[in-house]
Parts: sequence; structure tokens; C-alpha cells
Amino acid sequence: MDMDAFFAAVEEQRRPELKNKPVVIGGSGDPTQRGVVSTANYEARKFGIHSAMPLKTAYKHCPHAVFLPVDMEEYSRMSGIFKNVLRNFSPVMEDVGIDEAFLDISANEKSSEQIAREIKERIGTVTGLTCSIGIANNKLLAKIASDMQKPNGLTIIKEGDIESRIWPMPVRKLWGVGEKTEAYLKSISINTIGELAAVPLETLLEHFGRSYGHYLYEASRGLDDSELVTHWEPKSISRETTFQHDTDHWQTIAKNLAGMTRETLTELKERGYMCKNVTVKIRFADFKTQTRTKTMDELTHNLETLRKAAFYCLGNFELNKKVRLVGVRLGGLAKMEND
DNA sequence: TCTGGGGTCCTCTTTCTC
DNA sequence: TCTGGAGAAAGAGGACCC
Repeated sequence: MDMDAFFAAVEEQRRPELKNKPVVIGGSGDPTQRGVVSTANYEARKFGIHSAMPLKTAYKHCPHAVFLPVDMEEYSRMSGIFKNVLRNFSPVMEDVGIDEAFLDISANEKSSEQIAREIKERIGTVTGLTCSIGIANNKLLAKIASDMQKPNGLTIIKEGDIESRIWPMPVRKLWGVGEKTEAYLKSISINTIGELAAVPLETLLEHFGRSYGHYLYEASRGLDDSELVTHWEPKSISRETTFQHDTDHWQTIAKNLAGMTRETLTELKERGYMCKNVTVKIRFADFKTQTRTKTMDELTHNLETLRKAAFYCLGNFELNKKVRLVGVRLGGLAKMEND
């Protein structure tokens, strides 16, 4: 289940005057500032605007679009509402970010199509929003199916449909195939999922290594036996900021790093964890990104310890270019003993 | 020219330990 | 005491997801 243009749909719902206008959600909502598009509604997509596009570029495509800031609090609230609806149909649910979820309905007596229709109706009633649903016997195919008839779609993929409906699709439609892999596959004349499925396993292993090679072999055949992940623990907690203007002012970098270290620590403690290592990330003006990690002797949630570790990492960079982004990540998390 | 933020996982290399 | 090798852990980078 995948909500349609989720952030934009939430905004349109609470501000009806936005209906039928191009709406772009991203960053601070100011298209002259640095930031990218989180979601564009379908009107805005007609101008070629899409997720991850720089706001400045989006503005060039459509200056009269309405640009709005990301209101994560509100979207999270709505997300909680529709996920509760889903849980009423089956307790076996996997969260996939804020606007998507997998639901295992194999234990339900009704036909899957009937359940999907009921889910769409119920979500429409309680949120006023539409979603697209894909039905299949595994997550991989369900995910592809959910994307086939957006918006407000309902698509069923059966085992016998793989050749006729999945294989003609571009490889990019496979979960796990991004821009880089798509370009690489293209360079060896593989454009569709069917062409990928025609490549012998040994060849895929040579090109992509053990893990990813096997994955591509199976995925191109529509095979996926992964379980739904209904519970997970965070592995890291991080903060990062891109400066409005690249800077070589050490104090600016240091002040931001100290502030973000404090913020991540606050979240770490709120969520009841301690951490074992600290990673500082620097992205330079040329977009080259480096990280430096410090592992501590023992688990900690002490501000001074973490601040020292963060600044130790910062000292390990050669800051000879202007910096556009600084970030900090706490890793090696372990649940705090609450005695 | 432009390229966010918050995550996960994988791979390769280096360092540590026995 | 020196040298090597194996395996684990740490560190860095990169691809991918929403």
C-alpha cells in the first residue's frame, strides 16, 4: 500500500484552495534556498517536477507552483492514522517509511481484491486521501504492482503474469536497482527486467558480487521469500545540515557539529539507547563526501564523551576546501538497561 | 548549475589480536 | 625476539530506499 503523492495530498486536504494547482513540498518551502523536492503533486509533475529535484530547478520548471515547507509532524500524524486502519485488516504489517506499508493478508478469509477495496475505502473515509495497492504473493511483486496504476490504483500480479507484465518493464522498476546499477546494466545492453532474467547466474555474480548478484537473479524472476519485518531496532541516529552557502569558517562548522551532537544525543536518550561510536560526515563544495569515525571504549550517552569524540573526528579531516554539509551519526546502538 | 535528510546494507581495506 | 598468517573488528565509501 502506497499513499498517492502523500505530502502534497495532506497539504491539499487541509488547504482546499490548492486543489488543481501545482504544489511542491520540499525543504523550507523557499525555492531560492537550498533543498530538494520531497513530493510534487500530479499537477506539478506535468511540468517535469519530481522527487529529489533541486527546488531551484523545480522553480525554473514552474515558477507559479505553490512551494510549501515539509511539515513532518502533520504527515507523521496522518501516517499513524492510516497505519492503524491497515492493522485492523491484519496485524502482520511492515512499515516502509512514512507513506508505505506491506500487509500480510494470507490469513484473511476474504479475497485479497475485496480486502484491498475495503482498505482503500476505509483510508479514504478516515483521511480523505487516496492510495495505490499492489497484490501479489511476495513483497517484491506487490511493491511493483502498487506502482503500476498510480494514483488510486489496484493491481494484482499473479505468478503467470511475470513474463507478460514484469519482464517488459525497465530494470529500474526493480526494488534495489537505482541510478548507478541502471546505467551499468544499460552499458552491457540490459534494459528490461526480462533481459536481466536472461543473464546466467555466473555472469551476474561476476559483475555484481555474491550478495547483489544473487538478488538480481531472483528478483528478475519475480522471486522473493523475504518475511515482513514487523519489529526492528534502530542501528544509528543521525543529524546533518547543508549550509545555505558553502563555508570554510571553522567556527561555523564546529558550532553546528556541537549543536547536532547535542540533538542526536537527546534523541538517543529519549529512545532509550546508548552508543558505541560517533561518525562525523563532511561534504565539500565539490560534493565529495568523507566520514571519520571514533569508536569508544564502552557504550555511552554522555555529552562530554560524545562531543570530544565528534571533535576528534573533525580534527581528522583536511579542511582545505569549502564545506557544504556537516553531519554526525551515533552508531553501535544498544538498548539502555532500565533498572 | 544543481544535487536534503534520515536511514540500511554491502564491499573493500586497514588495523588489531592471537 | 622476530615474522607471518588467519580471522575479527573497525573504518571508509558508496548504492539504495522513502
